[in-house]
Amino acid sequence: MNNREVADLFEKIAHMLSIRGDVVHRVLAYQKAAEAVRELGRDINQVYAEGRLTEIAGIGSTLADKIGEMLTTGELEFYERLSQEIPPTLVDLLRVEGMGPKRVQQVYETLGVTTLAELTAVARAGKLKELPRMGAKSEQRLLTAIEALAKHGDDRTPIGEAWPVAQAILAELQTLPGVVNTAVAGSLRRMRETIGDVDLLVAAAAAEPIMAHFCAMPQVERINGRGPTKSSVILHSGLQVDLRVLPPERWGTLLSYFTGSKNHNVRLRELALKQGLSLNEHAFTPTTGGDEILCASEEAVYATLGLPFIPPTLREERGEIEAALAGSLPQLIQQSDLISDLHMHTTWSDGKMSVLDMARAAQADGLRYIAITDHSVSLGIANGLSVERLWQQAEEIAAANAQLGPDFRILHGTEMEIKADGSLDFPDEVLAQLDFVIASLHTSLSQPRDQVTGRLLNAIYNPHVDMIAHPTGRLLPDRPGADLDMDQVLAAAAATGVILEVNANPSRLDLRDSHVRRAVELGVKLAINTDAHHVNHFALRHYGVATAQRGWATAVAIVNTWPLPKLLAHLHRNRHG
DNA sequence: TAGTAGTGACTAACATTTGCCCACAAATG
Repeated sequence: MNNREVADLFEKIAHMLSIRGDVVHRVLAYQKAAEAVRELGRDINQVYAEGRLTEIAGIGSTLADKIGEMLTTGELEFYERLSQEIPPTLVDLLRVEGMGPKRVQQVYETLGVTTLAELTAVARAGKLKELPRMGAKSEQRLLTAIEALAKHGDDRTPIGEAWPVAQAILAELQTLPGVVNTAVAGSLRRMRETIGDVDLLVAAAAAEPIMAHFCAMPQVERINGRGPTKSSVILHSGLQVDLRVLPPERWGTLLSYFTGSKNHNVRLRELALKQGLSLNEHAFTPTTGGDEILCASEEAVYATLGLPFIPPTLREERGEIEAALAGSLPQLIQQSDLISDLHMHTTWSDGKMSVLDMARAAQADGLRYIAITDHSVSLGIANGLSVERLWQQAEEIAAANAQLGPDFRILHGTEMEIKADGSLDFPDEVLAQLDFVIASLHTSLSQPRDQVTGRLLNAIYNPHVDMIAHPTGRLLPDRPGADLDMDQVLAAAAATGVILEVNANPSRLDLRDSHVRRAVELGVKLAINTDAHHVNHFALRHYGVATAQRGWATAVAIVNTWPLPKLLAHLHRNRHG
């Protein structure tokens, strides 16, 4: 079993325990363990083999034993026993909006409902409204929610889809009279790779006219809830958008609360309580009574707790509170630090623009150098370049460099296929003549772990390879990518100086945040590149920056901050050392 | 269940809004 499978099973158990009505701490323990394993950044099998499972925060001896059982037998007796009591299909019912653990337990015990189909049937038959604390309205609401689930599912939305939607709505709200401030909050502000719903905030003295406008927007399909300060709607696309409106003098606590994460908030509120303050989205309030402390900025919220400002991309309760207390928060990489983009395509392969178009757009974007890295011959579907065409392209790039002058430089590179048998698409003598060599997996991603990892390691140890692009080859939200042994890949990259990419395309974000964090710890060099196929794709760079930030990356780790001579020296040293 | 203190017991997560039924469950970060 891999990390995801172990995490999924723990999460399922947590849900089953909550339906059974177990004490909240046991449920939380399984949830926390699921999250820890999912975000580990290391192969759980490897950690188990080293006998170091209990070193993971949230894994004690009991859960370590359960992980060991799963990894060695592929099964878990505890889960099998629990399944006798709580049918695992009941977990599906929790996906229906309005169905929580208590109601799932209720319909199971009184009506024998175990599946979504059965829940639909009893609702349609009018049996739900007969239950205590249910009624005709609740029954109808649940039927609507079941339909919505069937239509749109409840999968998280890739950030690349949600971000533009949020910006458009925000731009509209910003124009309304009385609006002082607006912001995106929630997981979208923390720049998670996928988001559950869009959270928007508005600072205004009067909330009602803003709520009215928000709920009447043409893209709204239905209204989930509408109160004096908070509304929730579902768009035709199925995306849920929540809006919260509060007066401007409470902006800091509001923004802090609504940005989360939930676990980060819990920690902040614990810290507040230790200082005799209760913290909510409105203000700090002394627990002994007394005047509220209002915060108009997030800086003021953290300062009240005696902390430096913690950037939203770090607010995942992954050690950021401890680092803030110790004064050791990382100086996160910023987009303005980047002066290069080392992965892009042109009309020579599957790009949409010429070499010169890409270069001029990059220069206008504030960059000082780029690498043109079209596909290699084996990727026929992308019109990959033969060696002959590669040398023709070299002439065009030389001409473009002459035209652009000394303030900008185009490196001639390639994005070379790592073929299914592990061999590389160009011979060493060709690679030796290129400025920048990327090796990439695009095919046979579903090979067994050893095989696909071996292909990547072979590329890393080739003395002419400078960078591995989008290492796992995943595509959000559906394609998980190669089952790489990331411990080995990161160790090899650290040993050779080969750069690993943080691909900024929101469909990739590969390496992902947790692997970036591990890479940073190991001193691996990273590059944030757009993989642009059109000049418009340069605008996607911020997703890559955010992913690097979520991995606690500083400018030191990111080669795109280096002046060109420093990069060339690094490449040269690796090729000859 | 994890963590801690010390081998079996004790403590440990915050704070709110909304809908709908009539005191509470669900959902939000």
